[in-house]
Amino acid sequence: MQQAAVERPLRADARRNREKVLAAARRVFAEQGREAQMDGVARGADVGVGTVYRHFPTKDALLEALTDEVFAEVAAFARQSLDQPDAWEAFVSVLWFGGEKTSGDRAFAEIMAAAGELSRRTCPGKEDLFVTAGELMQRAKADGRMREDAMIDDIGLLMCGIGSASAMDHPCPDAWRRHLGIVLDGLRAEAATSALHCG
Amino acid sequence: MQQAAVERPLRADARRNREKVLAAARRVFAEQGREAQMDGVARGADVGVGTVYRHFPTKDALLEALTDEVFAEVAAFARQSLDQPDAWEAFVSVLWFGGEKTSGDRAFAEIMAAAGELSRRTCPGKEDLFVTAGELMQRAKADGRMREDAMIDDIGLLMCGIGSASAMDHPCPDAWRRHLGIVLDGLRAEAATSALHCG
Amino acid sequence: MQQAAVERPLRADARRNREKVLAAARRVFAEQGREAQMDGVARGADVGVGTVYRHFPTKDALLEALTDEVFAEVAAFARQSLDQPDAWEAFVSVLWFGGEKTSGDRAFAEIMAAAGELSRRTCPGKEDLFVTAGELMQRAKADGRMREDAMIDDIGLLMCGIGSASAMDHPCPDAWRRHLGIVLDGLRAEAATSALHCG
Amino acid sequence: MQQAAVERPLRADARRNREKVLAAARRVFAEQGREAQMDGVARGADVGVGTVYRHFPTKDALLEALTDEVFAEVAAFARQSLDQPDAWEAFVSVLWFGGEKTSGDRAFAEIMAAAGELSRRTCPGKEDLFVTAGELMQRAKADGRMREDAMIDDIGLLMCGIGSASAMDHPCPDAWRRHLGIVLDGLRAEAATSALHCG
DNA sequence: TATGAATGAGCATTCATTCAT
DNA sequence: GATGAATGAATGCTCATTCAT
Repeated sequence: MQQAAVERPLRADARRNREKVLAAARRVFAEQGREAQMDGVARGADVGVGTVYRHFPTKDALLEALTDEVFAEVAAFARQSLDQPDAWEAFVSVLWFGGEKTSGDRAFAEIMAAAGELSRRTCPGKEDLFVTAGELMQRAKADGRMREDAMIDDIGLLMCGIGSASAMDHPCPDAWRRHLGIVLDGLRAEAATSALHCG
Repeated sequence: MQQAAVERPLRADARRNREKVLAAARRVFAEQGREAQMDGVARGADVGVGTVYRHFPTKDALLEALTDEVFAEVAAFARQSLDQPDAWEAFVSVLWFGGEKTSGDRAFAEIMAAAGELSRRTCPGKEDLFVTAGELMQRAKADGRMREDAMIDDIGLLMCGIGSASAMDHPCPDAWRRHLGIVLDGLRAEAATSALHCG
Repeated sequence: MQQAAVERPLRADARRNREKVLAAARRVFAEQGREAQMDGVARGADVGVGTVYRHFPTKDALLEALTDEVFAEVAAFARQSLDQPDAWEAFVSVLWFGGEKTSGDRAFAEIMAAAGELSRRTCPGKEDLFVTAGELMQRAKADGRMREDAMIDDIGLLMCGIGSASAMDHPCPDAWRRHLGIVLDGLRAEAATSALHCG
Repeated sequence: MQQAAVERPLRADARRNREKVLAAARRVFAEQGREAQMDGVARGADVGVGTVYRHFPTKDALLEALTDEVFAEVAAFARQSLDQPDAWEAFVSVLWFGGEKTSGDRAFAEIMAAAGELSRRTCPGKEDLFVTAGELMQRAKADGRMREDAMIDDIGLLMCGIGSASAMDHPCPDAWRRHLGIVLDGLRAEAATSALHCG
């Protein structure tokens, strides 16, 4: 905390710019996917490319930051949900929250779908979410609300569908809500008709 | 007629080449995703790039052909399944078949996840699958086995998760089977806890 | 040789282009130094950049090829000089030949002066020259014409001066000839006033 | 007068900073050559880039200052050597001194080798050295110790070899001493076998 | 005056597509 | 028809220099 206080002084405007860049990047990558160009991000942030690179040394680093941020946000939500008495409902609300955050984000969907490069180790937000949501899952299972054979890692596959929803030509707006509804129903304890295997 | 006569011998060659190209493209794009290069496909087919372009005017066209082929294959399977008396089981087997075909195909996953460019109109295989699988769904609903609010379009979102599974660092091999298991359970009539809305 | 014959057919024009690129590169880099741009080389060769890159995967590779070529040319000259009865005169003529080839070549001078990256191992032409010119030096020493303590490696330092001559504001045109004259006199057996040490 | 009074205290700081920058620049450019970056110099001087630019308006200006400094130092040494009775030995000692100063300095070598931009007019240190060393040469020639056809401008070519020595893969450490030894022997009156021409 | 964040022209390199052989 | 060399627009990234704080 002291450290942070010492670091801050020189960044009054820099921090503002960093935020501008992040915001623009979020927007641009969400719209155009990972193929969006750094110049476009800079333009969107009303900033020179150099500034983008000052804050994020690499396009990949920027994408990573963006992704991590999303995970972190959801993780924070999940952490708060730990207080709720009904673990299953808490878990459900976390997924809905995550859906709101990620639906319509092309880059996020693409990263989820094809990268796999962001393991829990490199992505603190993901690690955090996995730990916290994992805890909720344990409790929900203990309460007999969630199927025993579900794993935290399964959630990623499902979130992938959410992110892609907007890109697919589904007749319903917010199709991701339908997808999530189906999966949540499939995760209930009563829904399990046969065991999920591993390997 | 003369033309036809002249064409036929060449077609023998050409058709063989077209197959070589398609096979190589399938392999290369499945491994490396949409970013794989046309030169790589050519090399994989042991053919010049020009030949690739003779058969597919564009990288996108090739990708589309590849995708359509997958859909067509699954559609063909689905069509045969129409004979089965148990529509729900038929539907389920179609999805498992589709999973086998698409899991581990990076390009397919990426296309599913982010493109949306391939609507039912441009992609006959997809149209075919939608019609046929849609029919199975109707019957399964009529039999009281599938939830009434499910739509054929929902299936795409779910296939997306299947394609991505291999790229994500899930601890289980063939994680897609777990994903599909959950979704199928969520699609059962008994699983529905609340209605899926459209818009 | 057979191999070469098999390789050739497809390159009729390609070889011509490769030569055009090399020639342009020689010209452009000689004039502007290593900082000259690949686009400039392409323009100079009246060719697209892609063509330059088809023949030389990297700017460094191109520069290396250029450098090696110079060494190879001088080495070839040296090899012919092996026949001459007077080894000292042969050696002297090799250096004059090398001077003609390298004086005024900015890039070559810069590479000689600052790189050191091109060791004898990576640069066959250099290796060749070192071996052949080394042989001439041995003989010249045996004939009592060259100082005993000279080494083949010393020659590089001297060629560096030659390359730079044109860039320095020396009042005499072809100042490199003066430089070479001095050094050659310093290499004669009679000139040695004190031993050159190594380490 | 007020101004002067105000300036002096600031100059103390400024002068110190200027020295820090120069020292860092010397170090950084010597190690990395002209390609070293201004940011690197600033970091090395523990100073902001802006400060570097306050003292040197341009990278080239800084490089020039650095180069001039070297020349000035050698010139100062040369000036002291004017007192020595043996002009040839004095000249020789100046070159050895110059060698010590410049060997291993990548940037200096590169500047000598390829720039030519620093003529005697723009670079007072060089002018000074040329005048003083020129005087020594005159005397040495008069004493019959140095070849009559040598010119002060020839010395630059030779110093170039010295600077490059460290970058070239010569088996001997301090190879520049060998180079200088050879050239000095070549500059002696007795060594001249044929006249050096000018133009 | 010092600082270091911002700028953006500049450059090496890639790759889908075309076309002469 | 097949080939693969040629093309050149596009893109990520660097770094000298400027300027608000």
